[in-house]
Amino acid sequence: MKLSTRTRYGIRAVLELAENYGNGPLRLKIIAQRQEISLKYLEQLMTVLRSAGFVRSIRGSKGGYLLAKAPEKITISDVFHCLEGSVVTVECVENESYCPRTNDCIARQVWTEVHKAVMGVLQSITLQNLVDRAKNNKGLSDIGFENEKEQINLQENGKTN
Amino acid sequence: MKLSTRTRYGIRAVLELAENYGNGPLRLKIIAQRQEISLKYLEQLMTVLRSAGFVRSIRGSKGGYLLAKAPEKITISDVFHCLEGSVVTVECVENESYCPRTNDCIARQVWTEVHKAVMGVLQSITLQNLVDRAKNNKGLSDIGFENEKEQINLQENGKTN
DNA sequence: TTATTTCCTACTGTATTAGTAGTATATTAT
DNA sequence: ATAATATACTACTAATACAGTAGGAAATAA
Repeated sequence: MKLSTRTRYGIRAVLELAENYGNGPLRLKIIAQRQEISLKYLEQLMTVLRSAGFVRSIRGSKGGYLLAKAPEKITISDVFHCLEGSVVTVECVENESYCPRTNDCIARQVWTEVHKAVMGVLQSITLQNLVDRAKNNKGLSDIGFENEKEQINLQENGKTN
Repeated sequence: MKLSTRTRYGIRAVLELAENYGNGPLRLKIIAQRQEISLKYLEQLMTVLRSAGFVRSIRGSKGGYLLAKAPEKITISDVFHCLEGSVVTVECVENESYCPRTNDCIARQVWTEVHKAVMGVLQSITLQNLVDRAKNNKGLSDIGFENEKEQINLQENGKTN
């Protein structure tokens, strides 16, 4: 059950934009270099995010990309759905008519729970949350993850929109 | 992020064995019919589960497959790992040396949390748990999913383009 | 011996992924 | 006006994984 590079790259790119929020457009070339992503590939991903309304672009010299909303208004779930399509590990979880035995299928219950668990995590984290974590990490150097759990718990309310 | 049919079929097959636990071997032909899975394909999946020690087989006439352990000793996580390879949504979650920026990468923290959440669900459910649920469901006929649906609806805010 | 069932190996069409490539269009600076 | 820069759009492609199919060998029971 691997995640596509689309989603991984996309989230890293959007995170760059979040860190740059308020400072005007950021060129994809810079993001591509910093994140070691193919520029041309990145362009394609950004197009998707743009038509979904999460980022906007400015063309031409001195152009680039910006977040279209404040970083606290965009969850990882938003970006994920946009690029990965769906968390749906199994079709029947969201589409009940997909399989005739939906009601009896105990396996489906498992996938439903997995689905909920993943959604719970993705929806609880905003871009702003991650930017904040990044700042804290820098402060702590690479001592690491000590207060990770506390931070996560604080974010349990997330889900603005 | 879709689940392969390998894992889905495998779990359904193993669930059949769990329901049949204590009653001798069950033929793949029966499982294939009941679960609408290609027999030949199912054979391959069972081979994997067999060499991992979760099921054992009896060849020849009156042969078939049995669980190699009690259903309460096998978790969904066990079967999942055996067939899907890994929950690892992203390589760097389990393999720290995969990427040089592991320590600084905030995106990685997200995938780590997703990973933990999924593992938590999969590890908490045994085959016996599911057999028990199936019995309860039969008692309730198909009344039983009321709460389930409500919970799913709460999560439908999708922005899926 | 015959019917049944698992075991083993190899092959294959389809779809997706992760890009690459080229060109067009918009914007800024000179 | 022109050059430089950056996004926008379209098309193509190599590699891989997925989801089977196919055929026969070996074991077992009746």
